[in-house]
Amino acid sequence: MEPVSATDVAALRRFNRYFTRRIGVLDDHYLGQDRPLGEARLLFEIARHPAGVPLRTLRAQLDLDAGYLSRMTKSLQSNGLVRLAVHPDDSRLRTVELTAAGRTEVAEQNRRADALAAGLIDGLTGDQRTRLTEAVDTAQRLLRLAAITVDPVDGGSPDARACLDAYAADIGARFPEGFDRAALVSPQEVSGAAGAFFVAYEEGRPVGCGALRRQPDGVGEIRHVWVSPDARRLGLARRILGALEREAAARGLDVVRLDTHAVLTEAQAMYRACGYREIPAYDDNVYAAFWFEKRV
Amino acid sequence: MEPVSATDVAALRRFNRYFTRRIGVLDDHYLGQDRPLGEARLLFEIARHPAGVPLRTLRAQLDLDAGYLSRMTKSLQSNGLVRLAVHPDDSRLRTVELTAAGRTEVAEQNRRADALAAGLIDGLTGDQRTRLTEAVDTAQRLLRLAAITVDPVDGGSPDARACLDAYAADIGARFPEGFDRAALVSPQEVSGAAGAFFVAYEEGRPVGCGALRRQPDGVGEIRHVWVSPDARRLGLARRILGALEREAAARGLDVVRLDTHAVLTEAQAMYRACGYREIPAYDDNVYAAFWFEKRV
DNA sequence: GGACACCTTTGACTAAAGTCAAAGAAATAT
DNA sequence: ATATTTCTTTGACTTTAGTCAAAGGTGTCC
Repeated sequence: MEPVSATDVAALRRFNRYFTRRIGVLDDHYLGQDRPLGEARLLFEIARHPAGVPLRTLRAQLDLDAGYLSRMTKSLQSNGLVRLAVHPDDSRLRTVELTAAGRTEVAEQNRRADALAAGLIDGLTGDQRTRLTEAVDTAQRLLRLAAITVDPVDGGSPDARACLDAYAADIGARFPEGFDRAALVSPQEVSGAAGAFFVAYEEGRPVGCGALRRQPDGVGEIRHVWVSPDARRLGLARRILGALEREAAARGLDVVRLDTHAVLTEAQAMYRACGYREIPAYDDNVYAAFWFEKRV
Repeated sequence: MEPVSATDVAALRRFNRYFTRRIGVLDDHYLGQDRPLGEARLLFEIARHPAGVPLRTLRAQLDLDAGYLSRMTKSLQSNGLVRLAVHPDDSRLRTVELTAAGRTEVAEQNRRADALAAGLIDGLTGDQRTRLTEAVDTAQRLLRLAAITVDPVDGGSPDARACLDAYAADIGARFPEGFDRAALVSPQEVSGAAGAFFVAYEEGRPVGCGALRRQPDGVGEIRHVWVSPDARRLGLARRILGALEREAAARGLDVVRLDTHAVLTEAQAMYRACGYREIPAYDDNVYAAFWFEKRV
């Protein structure tokens, strides 16, 4: 990994100072209105879970002390904004959800936040606003990508299985012929000397995966490169691919191959852009329409 | 002004949430270390003024209560980080400056903040970091521009005079032949029916100006369009120009003219891009090399 | 020279934010 | 069935943040 240049660090810090001063502060202080900031934040977090959320989840998400959370919740409850209930599956847990009054208050706060954000940019022309939106979207995508790690995990681990389940459901919906889970790699094929399995994590949550499998002829096969829908367009597939290629090289596999389905046109374009060459069919995978190869 | 689209508002709020959670919070909480956040912020603000700064300036900049500020300053002083002194010109004022220990602590905090920022982006490739830097710079420029207002002021007001002083010094340094302040418009020429003067304000500070003067032949002349060096590349000159053109139109001046110096090539390009046509000399201004006109 | 305004300090508060530990109820492990 | 763990509540704090008003020293204006 290249060292980070001082210019980039300075730009990020400069932006951070400006942005938090201009916007972050506003957001926080105006919004709570007569409610303490902590309670306002808690209320917002509760609102993100429409069906009711256990206190322990809130505690983890907001990183709060149990006693502190308990008191703030009670305060919201006594204001009639939230309702507490015992968790149906585990009576140790309490779940909390918004009342109608709570929903009204959150909606009102959202309205105010929208007005605040609109006020921040209403001096710009439509074109300038579009450029601002593009710039913040780009920045957010890159910051998210930077926060994602791609780690080797056991092919049988729950995270790996969860990714493959999501992958199977995803392509099953996209392939006209559906998808049979029997075509997935088995945990043994991607463990130990036989291969490797990588999972991409964003803030602890698996958001993508990729498998490498050693083939009998001493070539590495890349399979199941997948990115969760909410982590797409970040450049994550390339990162996963890069990790798999480095792993192959480290195992002395000089060449990697993969196949892809006819409908996955973006994937095909990505493989080409990453230096893969189309080759003749090397297997009889019923889902494959294109076969690629790269020397790593 | 066009209404702000919900898409743009949503993008800004989405970014704000993500950014403050990922970065703002980090910055604040990690950085202060064992020092309360308020004191850490105060220390940073003091560090921005190397020669010592009056308390009243800090109070204005950080929007603090006088008593609160006094106590925090005393706390920093008792920790040996700052030194208090009576202001040389006004004994009512106290100035505060960092001690060597204070400078060490600020440097250490800066080092930590740099490391934090570097850690946030070290997973990106050099190209991705460059794109991130460009995106945050663009966002910051547009947010600054959005926060700037262009207001009509009296041509003789202190802000107008300050802008013209800065303008004269600026072009005096750029014109090979220097600049004689006698060529500036007089306050009467840009007041009342005779003309108008606009000042651009960023957070209360004048950062640009422009004058409109009615000429004997019923044409408006635009003069002294200037933007402070630290507010350039935001698109502010165009905004000032637009304000002057609208003012001219409102006064029934259908045509505006201006002249410009040979060395101000960016200005010439801007006038052309804003719809100005080059015309023959309409005056004998010794500093002018090009003359432009636009129907408004 | 006197009235008035300005700036800082100090005392006396309040509210919010956050911490820690004990206790009680419920689930899980052995 | 018992011990252990998990989760929430409650009590008893501390620290930080912030406000208000009185008081005292200095400048400024007339």
